Amino acid sequence: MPGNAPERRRFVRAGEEARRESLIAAALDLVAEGGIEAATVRAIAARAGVTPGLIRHYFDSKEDLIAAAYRDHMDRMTAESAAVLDTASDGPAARLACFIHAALRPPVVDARALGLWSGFLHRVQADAGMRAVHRATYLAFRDRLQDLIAAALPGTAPARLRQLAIAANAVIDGLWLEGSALPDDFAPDELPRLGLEAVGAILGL
Amino acid sequence: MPGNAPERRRFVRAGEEARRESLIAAALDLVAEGGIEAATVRAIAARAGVTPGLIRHYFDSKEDLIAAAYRDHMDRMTAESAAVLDTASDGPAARLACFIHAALRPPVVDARALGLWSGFLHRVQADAGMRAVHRATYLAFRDRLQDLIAAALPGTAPARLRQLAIAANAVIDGLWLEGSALPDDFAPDELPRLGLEAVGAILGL
DNA sequence: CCTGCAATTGTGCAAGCGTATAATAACAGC
DNA sequence: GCTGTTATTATACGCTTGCACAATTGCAGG
Repeated sequence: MPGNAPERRRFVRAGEEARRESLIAAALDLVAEGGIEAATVRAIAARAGVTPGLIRHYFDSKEDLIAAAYRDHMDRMTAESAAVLDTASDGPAARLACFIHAALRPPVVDARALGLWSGFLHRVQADAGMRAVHRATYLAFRDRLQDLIAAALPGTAPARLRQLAIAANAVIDGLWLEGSALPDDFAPDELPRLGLEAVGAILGL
Repeated sequence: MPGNAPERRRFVRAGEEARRESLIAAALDLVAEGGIEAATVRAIAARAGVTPGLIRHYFDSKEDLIAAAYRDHMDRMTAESAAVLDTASDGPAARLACFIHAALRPPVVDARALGLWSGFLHRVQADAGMRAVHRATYLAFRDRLQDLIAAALPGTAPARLRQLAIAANAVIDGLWLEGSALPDDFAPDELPRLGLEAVGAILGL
């Protein structure tokens, strides 16, 4: 056998957008599974099927990739909660119920979503840009909820609507937290039912 | 000046218990502030005012210290929520209100508590022992809440009590989450008031 | 006072981290 | 097909990490 050549690794060139997305997806997977500490450049590259150096070709730094991944994730969450309303039924109360039901069911209630949320939390608190993204996403969800409540309870004062939205959002967040952290402690469909009932009681419906 | 001696660092011997506690406190501080990634052996030792080697004298590994710190934190949380009830008033509804109020006020609602919770989350999900501690602490809180609800609503069926406790706990968790993550978006005392009102509505009080 | 124990320090190491940069190979355009 | 561009790989560097271990020193008991 001849003195074998160094045998460089084969690869295919991907479009910029596709590569960026695959790197972001890999980073999100790793953060969800093992926290931010698991998302090293080597691990991200390995999961995306490329070598570590490529990350620096698409992102200025690892921090830049992490921030992009967070933005991508939050955008997806916002879009998802909005999409539910497009397919929803016509009555105000039914739309509200549909919205709540969707928020308390996979893939929203899921260990992966919880892992992402907690994995990013410290960076979000430390980085002003990421904190702004977090705040915007949270308030967008709550405002959507407030609009639905306003439609179901016409004639309610704005200040009161805000309180109701905060409380209803708390029910959803809390059930989301419990269900995602201890998935085996709740029967299937138990969380949506409890959520609908609790929000109904809060709103007096 | 003479050839100065290597000048080894002065120290005082501390009792085993005190040293362990100071190391645990340092680890908790760091996790709360910067996530688990900030709690390195060197950083923990520096904050505790000792050198890194000492950690291995009190703990088998860094992982062992982290687990001990988590257990310590959770024990403290459980004890704190129990302590509120000892000083509480006599009526069942008043005791419940006092319990809820305490859970939605500093130091429970606090960026530090949220930081600790999210910092430990992945380890909790990955390590069976830590997961058991988490589950026990969560269920202890919810059971206490359920007992208070049972006292306020005598004659309620156990299955129904469980549902009410889950919903009430969700309100508390959700408001805790919102208030800790976005402390500037809520007026002082707004969260306790909303929590009391929402739980009251859910229980029909 | 001094002697022994062990709590504490100091040093060093292998592995992994993010990053910089040169070498290479895939693919588009001619 | 050839050629130029650049996406991708490969290698290396300085730094940090958790951990092991020997040296030191505070302190209690005789």
